[in-house]
Amino acid sequence: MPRWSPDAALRLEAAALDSFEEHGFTDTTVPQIAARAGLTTRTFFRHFADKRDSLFLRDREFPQAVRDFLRSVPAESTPVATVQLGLASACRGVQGWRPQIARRQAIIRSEPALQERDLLRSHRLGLAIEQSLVERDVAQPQAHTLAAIAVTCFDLAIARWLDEPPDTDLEENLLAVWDDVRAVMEEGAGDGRGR
Amino acid sequence: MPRWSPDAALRLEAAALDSFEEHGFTDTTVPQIAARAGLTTRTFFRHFADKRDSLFLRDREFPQAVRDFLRSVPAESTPVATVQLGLASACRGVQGWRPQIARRQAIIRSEPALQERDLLRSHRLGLAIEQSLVERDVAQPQAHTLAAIAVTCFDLAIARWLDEPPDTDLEENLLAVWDDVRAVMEEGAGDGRGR
DNA sequence: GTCTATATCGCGATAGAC
DNA sequence: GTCTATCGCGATATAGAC
Repeated sequence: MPRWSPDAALRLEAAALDSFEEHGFTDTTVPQIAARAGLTTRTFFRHFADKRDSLFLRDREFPQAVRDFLRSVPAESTPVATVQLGLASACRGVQGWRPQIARRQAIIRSEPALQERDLLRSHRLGLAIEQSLVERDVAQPQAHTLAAIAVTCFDLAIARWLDEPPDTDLEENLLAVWDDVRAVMEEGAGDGRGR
Repeated sequence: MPRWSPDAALRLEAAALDSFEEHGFTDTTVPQIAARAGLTTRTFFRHFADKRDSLFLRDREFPQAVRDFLRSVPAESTPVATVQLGLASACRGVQGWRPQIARRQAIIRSEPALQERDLLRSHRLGLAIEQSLVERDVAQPQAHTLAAIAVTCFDLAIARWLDEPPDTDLEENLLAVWDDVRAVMEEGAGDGRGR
C-alpha cells in the first residue's frame, strides 16, 4: 500500500468544490481544502497555482484534446467547417459532465475572481483553436477571429444548456447558437446598412 | 495647499509602471510602489483591488464611455454599423495613449497573471457593447456575439497598431481588421464548404 | 493608519516506486 | 541508487479587518 494515493489532484478538486459550496469561496481556506482531501497545504500548491485554480483541473487537458481532434480533420475541410466539427466533438466530450459543470458554474457566478479565471479557460480554448487553424494554413488574423467566434458560440451554448432540462443535448444547442451567429454574420457581411 | 494631492491613483499607476519595468512584476512589492508614489500601502489598496489592478486604471472609465457614445448613435443605425461607429470612437480615444499602452503591453506579456487581468478588460468592454446593443433592442444572443466580434477586432487592431510605426493610425488598422473579419464571416455564412 | 490572517512559495527531508 | 510525490517548517507579501 503506497503512502500516498495517486489521485491527489482529483481529491483536492472534489474537496474544493464541496468546501466552496458549503462555506463559499472566500470563507474557505486552502488548509481546509487540503485537510478535507487528507493532504497538506504545501501539496495543494504543488498541484494548483492558487485557490481558484482548483476548480479548473478538468480543463487542463481540454485545449490539447481540441488540438488533437482538429489535427484529425481532413485538410479539405474549410476553416469554418473544421471549427464546427471541433466544437461538436467538444460537446460530446463535455456532455457527460453536466452535473459537475452546473455545480461549478454556480460557484463561479458567485465570485468575480472566479469569473476572471473562467475567462482564462475560454481564452485557452480559443488559443488551441487558433493554433490548430494556423497549422492548417489559415492566416493568423482570420484564425484568431474564427476562434473567438467559436469560443463565443461554445460558451453561449453551454450557458443555454445549463438553463435547460438535464437531458438536453448540448450539440443541438450549439447548432442553434451557431445559426444565431450566422444571422449576425450575414448582416455584418453587408455594408453596415443591412442587405 | 491640500495635505494630499488629488492625483494619488495616477501617481500610483505611474509608480507601478516604472517599478514593474525596473524589477519585474513579481519582484515588485506594493509597499515599494506606494513609497515611490509618496503614499502608504493602505492608500494603494484604497485605489486598487490588487497589485495587478494598478496597471489598468485607465480602463475603468472606458466601458462607460463606450456606453455613452453608443447611446448617442441614431436608432436607425444597424447593430453592425453601430458597433463600427463605437469602435471608431474608441480608437480616437485611445490613439493618444500609444506610448503608455505599448509599455503596459510589454509588461502584460511577461506575466500570466496580468494576461488574465487583461482578459477581464476585454470582457468588460464586450459587456458594455453587449448591454448597449440590448438597450437598442438587439436580441441577447446576437448582441453577445456581435460584441465578442467587436472586441476581437479591437484587440487585434491594437496589437497590429503596436507592431507598426508610432504614427500609424489606429482607426485605419481597425478597418483593415474588420475587412479580414468580414471575409471570415462571409465564408461562415455559407454551408461550411466555401461559397 | 495599524494589525493580522492567510495565501503563496522556497527549502530540506522522507518514503516508497522502479 | 535514482526519481518523484509528499511532508513540515518557515518566510514574506498580499489583502482585508478593526
